[in-house]
Amino acid sequence: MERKPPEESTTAPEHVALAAVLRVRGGALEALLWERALAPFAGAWALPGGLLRAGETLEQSIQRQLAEKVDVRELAHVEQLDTRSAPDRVPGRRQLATSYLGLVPTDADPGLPADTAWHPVDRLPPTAFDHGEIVLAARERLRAKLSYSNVGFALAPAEFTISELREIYAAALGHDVSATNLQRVLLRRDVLEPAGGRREPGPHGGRPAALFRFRSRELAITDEFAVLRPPGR
Amino acid sequence: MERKPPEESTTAPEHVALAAVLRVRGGALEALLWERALAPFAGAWALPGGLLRAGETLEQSIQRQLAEKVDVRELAHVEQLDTRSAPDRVPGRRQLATSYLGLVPTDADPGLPADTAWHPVDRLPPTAFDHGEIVLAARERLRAKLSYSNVGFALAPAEFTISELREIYAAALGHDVSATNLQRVLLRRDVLEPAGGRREPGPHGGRPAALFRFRSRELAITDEFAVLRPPGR
DNA sequence: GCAAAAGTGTTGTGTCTACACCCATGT
DNA sequence: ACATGGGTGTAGACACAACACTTTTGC
Repeated sequence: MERKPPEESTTAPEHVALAAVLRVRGGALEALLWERALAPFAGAWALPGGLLRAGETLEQSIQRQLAEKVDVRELAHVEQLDTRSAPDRVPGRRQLATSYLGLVPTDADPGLPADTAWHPVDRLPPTAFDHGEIVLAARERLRAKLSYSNVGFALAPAEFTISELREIYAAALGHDVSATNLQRVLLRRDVLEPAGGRREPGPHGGRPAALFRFRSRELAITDEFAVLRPPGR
Repeated sequence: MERKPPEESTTAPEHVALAAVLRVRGGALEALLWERALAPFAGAWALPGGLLRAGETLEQSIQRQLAEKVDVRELAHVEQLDTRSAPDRVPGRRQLATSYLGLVPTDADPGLPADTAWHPVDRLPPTAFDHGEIVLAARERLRAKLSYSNVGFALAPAEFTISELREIYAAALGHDVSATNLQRVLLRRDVLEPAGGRREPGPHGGRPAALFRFRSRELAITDEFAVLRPPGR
């Protein structure tokens, strides 16, 4: 019945690296997916990724595989999520998957292969394997980190107005965000700095907006868990 | 030169599950380690764990392997940390490792095999492979979660006084903790509830302490990241 | 009464939300 | 002048740390 001989109890499993690559576009958080042509799950949408090779780390592997889909220079941040190991997660094979979260800034627009497209995370098409769950886990990780770190840098362009940043945060968090408070929180934490320039008003006037940039483009925790912290300053 | 034929680029790697099992004892945070008898790293201390079997998940695997070291019923909480994949992390083999954090309450005292012992995380003996790093990563995860979740339940006995809980938190966090504020934070968040009983004073008197318990023994996030939360309550 | 240990009252500080108000531009 | 959009001022809510003080016990 089986296409392969029964596995021994210590047979090494296949291992793939997968990435949920997210960006904000048109007020929505989107994930990069490709449409499977072959069974299983033909016609369903899957995460980019593939088998780990002998000499590489998982991190290198996912970077290599993503290079086939997007210009990797566009990837502003990549971090590991988790490793899934349910024996039946891939029909007919024993395959572990380590998932990654990848983030692309709004101003990058990489050309994509024909079978690959961005899909709003709110309305995912039918997904292959456990890839839908992974996308949702990636969104949760992103939402949490937006609150206590500077990850926003990985979604935003190099320079932006507070309004533009507000839209990015609102799309990623899934709820409205006040520009007033966003500005104050990020400035108080020294996450943003003025970039010096200004954006010209639109056709209906309005005060020109100041441009800001993220002070660092490396992930940093900006809101140490304040509770039960060491005594005396 | 090599003992094995050169690996093909898609050879499946071995995969092990490892656990950093932590507890608080004698005012210190300790990790469970076993002493290796054989090369490589003979005499060095390693984390419990071992190869993933065909039909099991990583979660089941680590539970099975830990059962050989401790009574698994003592394990109050287990969660995945990360997966390490450096090609040279195990000399002579290609081996990935998914690490877990395990927590044992202070009142459990499982019998241990002869080669296995608890070691203070502050003064680890020489460790094998990347296991030292994993123990430190487990400590960081624990410290963060103590601030924003109810994980304390997994380190504390079923019932305890606030002083006893204070010692546990202080040992795990690595700094002094005020009993006054600990009580208020955990009661305000509805993490603790009075257990009804009292502890009799010691030989030198003192007011008897009330006993408390954790309201739940399942992990729960108690301090949602408050910043940038949805508007209007 | 006195020491020891537990627990409460209270004050101050910092961070956040909400909202009123002021500013700079186009028509 | 007025509409449009950007930005600041300010007040209130809340959570926390620190510390003084009260309570309950043994001796």
